[in-house]
Amino acid sequence: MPELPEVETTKRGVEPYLLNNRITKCWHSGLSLRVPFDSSKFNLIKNDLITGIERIAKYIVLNFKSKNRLVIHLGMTGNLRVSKFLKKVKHDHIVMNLENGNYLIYNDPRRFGLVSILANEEEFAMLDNNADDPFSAKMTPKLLLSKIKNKNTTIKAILLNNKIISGIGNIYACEVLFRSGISPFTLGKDIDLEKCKEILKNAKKILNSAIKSGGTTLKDYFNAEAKPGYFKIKLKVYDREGEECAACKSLIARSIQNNRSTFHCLNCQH
DNA sequence: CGAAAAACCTGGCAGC
DNA sequence: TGCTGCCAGGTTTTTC
Repeated sequence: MPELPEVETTKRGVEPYLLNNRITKCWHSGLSLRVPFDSSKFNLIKNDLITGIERIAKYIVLNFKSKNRLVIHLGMTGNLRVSKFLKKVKHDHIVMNLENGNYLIYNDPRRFGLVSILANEEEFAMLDNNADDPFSAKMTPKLLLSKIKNKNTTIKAILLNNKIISGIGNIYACEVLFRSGISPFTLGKDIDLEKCKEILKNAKKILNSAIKSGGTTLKDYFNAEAKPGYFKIKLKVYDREGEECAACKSLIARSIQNNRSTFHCLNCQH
């Protein structure tokens, strides 16, 4: 569900409440998430100082003074909220009491997300295997080209592949390709350096714009203050099947690629 | 081997 | 008012 902008918005939303704070207590619904929550590891972070919060790909990572870490992924429908009161609602799965009296609550109807506690230096493949995101200085057009020049799969599937480039999900893959004038069916091996430049430039532009708007809201995403984000109105092609293309007035099409919907303009994207 | 499909879940919505 | 089938922002696992 949440793509990079929603995760970044959530991270920025909870950060002021968590930094220099401590988690004193932890409650778990007992229901399994994408990765089962292991409450026996809570002692690794209990009453420890939170020294930093970062976003890595679509993960939110809390760093503690002990160097132990708390890793959170929102999956398709997860959200994090900070509340002054403990008022549990349906699908709340993890509640952490903060030393300053607030509660950090992880809610996730479909339970595709995860919350995991890692010991210092502990490896976690799901987190470690992600490539750099479009904002990373390391993610250059040349690097992207080198990763995709032999790929026989479509550029749409490539943009969704976090091992090649992280942070881009189904909505923004569609939007980036529209803005770049590239057909989602173009094969990786047919993408040249100019197109890589265009893709990275537009990805940064669109993701930044979405972050400024507080993230996209479709169904389940709420920002840290539990107010719906706002951005959908700026989407040019996603979920606009049959509507007029803003650029050329021809109709926006919907196709299925790798079991996911792709929205694109047949006239503008080649 | 790489690439496509299925799987993990719940809930909203359209259509009958 | 049900009931059914389809669809959903992610990403790993299984199958071809």
